[in-house]
Amino acid sequence: MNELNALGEDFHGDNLPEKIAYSLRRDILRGRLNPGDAIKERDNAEELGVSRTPMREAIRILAQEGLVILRRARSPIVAQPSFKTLADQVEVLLNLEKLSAEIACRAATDAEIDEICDLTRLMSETFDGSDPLDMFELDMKFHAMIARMSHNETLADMHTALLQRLWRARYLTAMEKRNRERVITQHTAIIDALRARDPQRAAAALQTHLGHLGEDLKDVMEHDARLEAQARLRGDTAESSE
Amino acid sequence: MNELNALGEDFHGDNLPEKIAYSLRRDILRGRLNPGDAIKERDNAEELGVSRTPMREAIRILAQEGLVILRRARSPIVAQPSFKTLADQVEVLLNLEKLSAEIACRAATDAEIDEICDLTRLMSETFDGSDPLDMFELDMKFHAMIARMSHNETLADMHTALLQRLWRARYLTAMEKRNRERVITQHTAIIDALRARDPQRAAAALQTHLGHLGEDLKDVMEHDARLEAQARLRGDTAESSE
DNA sequence: CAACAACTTTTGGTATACCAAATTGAAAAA
DNA sequence: TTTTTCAATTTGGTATACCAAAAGTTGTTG
Repeated sequence: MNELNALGEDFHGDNLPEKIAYSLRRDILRGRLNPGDAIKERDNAEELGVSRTPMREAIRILAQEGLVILRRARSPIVAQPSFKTLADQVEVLLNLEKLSAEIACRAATDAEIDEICDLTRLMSETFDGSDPLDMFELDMKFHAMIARMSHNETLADMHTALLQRLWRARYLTAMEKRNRERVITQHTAIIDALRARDPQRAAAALQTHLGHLGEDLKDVMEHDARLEAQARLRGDTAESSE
Repeated sequence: MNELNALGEDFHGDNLPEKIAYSLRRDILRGRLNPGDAIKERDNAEELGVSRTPMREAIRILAQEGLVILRRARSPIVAQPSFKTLADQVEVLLNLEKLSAEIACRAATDAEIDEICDLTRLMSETFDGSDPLDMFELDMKFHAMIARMSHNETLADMHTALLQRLWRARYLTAMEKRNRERVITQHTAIIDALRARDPQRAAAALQTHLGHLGEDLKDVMEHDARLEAQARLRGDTAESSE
């Protein structure tokens, strides 16, 4: 009932299911809903003051994004991707982005390159000040932009979808590490390669940039596993504790 | 009313929306529903003897597969991908499959390689006899199997999704051309590379194999464009002008 | 005391009724 | 005759009611 207002505050898609999906997605990615938690369409719909129909659609959207798992005749639950799953996703993301960059080297307009340059400049300014979340949002935009610069919509869509799925993991790694300066440097290297229209160099730059993500992920996963083990010790018998 | 029975005959997913989606998908890919045709959820639901709710979900599934386009406050229409869209999809498909093959060279089990070998043998036997559709189904399985052999589920899922989206185009090209013998040869080359665990060679073999698809697509598209132009001359004011 | 069965409750699946937005066609006025 | 406006119909969006399957619980029996 109270949450409904929160849905209307911002603009996140023009229809109700997408708004609900946005709300749920935020809850999941921010950790308000934990992996293994059940998402009962009746309860959640009531909580947000909407009916079950749009809630159903919202859950399907999230399921297609890989954030929740649908089980036959059971409540959907928040997905708990294994390390391998995340690593696999990173591998595909890396390759899609390399491909994007290679294509972008011949397809991107100069205006687009200027734009992504501005983005990085803005990022380096935001760098040490303010909310790390802002920085992270800019990083997301940077990578999404590379995909869009390929002018291949299919490629850009798939890349964006994957980036979305990795939001939480990437967010955690970004928060954990203090290597933001390195990010700026690497982004600049990527841009330089794009501006030089050098596919090989662009791909290589992306390889080194995203290569770190896999390692960082491992650290975060191990940290998460430790937390989970502690929780289990407290008698929190794992999943859908409800 | 009568179509409902057809839904139950075969097994295509365990729930109603997926069955409906299968039925609609077949209608679209086989050409019973043409690009630009509107899919009114009320009419179609009644025609199949189901209610609007599962029909809605089915339409969403097809939309996510790229077969239909959702418009705000308008009937969804059967997608009419432009040549560039198809070419873009082929480009991504090719790269995903090359990546799959490269990974598969170290990840695939010998049993899997044997399995895909059997598949190709079966294909070469089906080769000149019987229904070209069977041959085509086997070809689909071949490519899907390469993706699965990477043991990267994300990769395999994305590849399969793309393969599905290209079903109609691939089907048309496969029907048009008489180059099935070439397909067998190229498939064999791919398998040889996989068995030799040679990533470069596998990628190269796939490049040549799928490289032809782009060209074939162009032919088919031009043929389609001619047909469409003829239809327009008959006074068939294409509603896709929206 | 334990195990099995039946009943109740919970929950997702489906159908239907109602609503709002948009398009189209008709009618009226310029 | 043409253009503009208004109303009716079409169509997707949302809410709700009903159904069937599955799980948890309780009671009875061995």
